[in-house]
Amino acid sequence: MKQYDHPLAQDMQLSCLLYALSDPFRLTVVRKLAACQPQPCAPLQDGRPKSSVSHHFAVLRKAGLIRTEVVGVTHMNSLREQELESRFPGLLAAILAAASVEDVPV
Amino acid sequence: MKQYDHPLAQDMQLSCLLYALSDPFRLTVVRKLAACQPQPCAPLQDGRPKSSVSHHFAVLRKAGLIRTEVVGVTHMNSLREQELESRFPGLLAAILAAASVEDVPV
DNA sequence: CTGTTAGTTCGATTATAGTCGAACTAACGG
DNA sequence: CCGTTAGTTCGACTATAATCGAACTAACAG
Repeated sequence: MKQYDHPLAQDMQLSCLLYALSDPFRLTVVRKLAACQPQPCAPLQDGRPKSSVSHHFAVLRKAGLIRTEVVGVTHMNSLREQELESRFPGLLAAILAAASVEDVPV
Repeated sequence: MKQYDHPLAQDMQLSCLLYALSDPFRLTVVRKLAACQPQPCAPLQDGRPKSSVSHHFAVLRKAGLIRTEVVGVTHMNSLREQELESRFPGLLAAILAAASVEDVPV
């Protein structure tokens, strides 16, 4: 059973987090996960080809934003909220709040 | 006297802000401005050619992070803290706090 | 074993960004 | 007017990232 690399909280880099979240599609994924987790990739695809979605999930994983666990056939994704909070207190909450301030609904 | 375009607070986009701040050089500029403003570009150059620095300042300006005012020969830059706060409350503070948590000093 | 599902990996293409030197410009001092 | 300073703009090059189809893989159902 294949598993994924997830950086340690202490190795998360602010620039990588901000970069990962600066893409509207990836930010939307994070918002949806914040609202409902864990979730597999499929319902978050939003009409894109699987290879593109997989790429975006990999960026989120490498930044440390999400954790992906293989559960049977699906790969369940969840936000690493506590670890993010321990590394950068208040950051994720502030960004999610900013995202909900923007006109676009989740 | 040449002036610059600065987006209105209501037109600032989260993805542009995060993108602008995801570059370590630009984040450093913002941190230095937060510590001491207004400042001209020159002391923030950090050994780069002027054209590169000018490019990074333009990115920060277009995102809405900084305001540049022409004052005589120099261009004075300041953080648009209040406008950012009105658009995305707590966001800039959280990112600056996260930056100071990272090992690198200003 | 076969088929299916969910997602990854590969490879090619395209688009976007960063970098830098060189030429330019606006404001000032003398 | 001339030189200097501070920063922009231009254009070329390079590097990084997004996109997508196609082939692949792991886990499960039957």
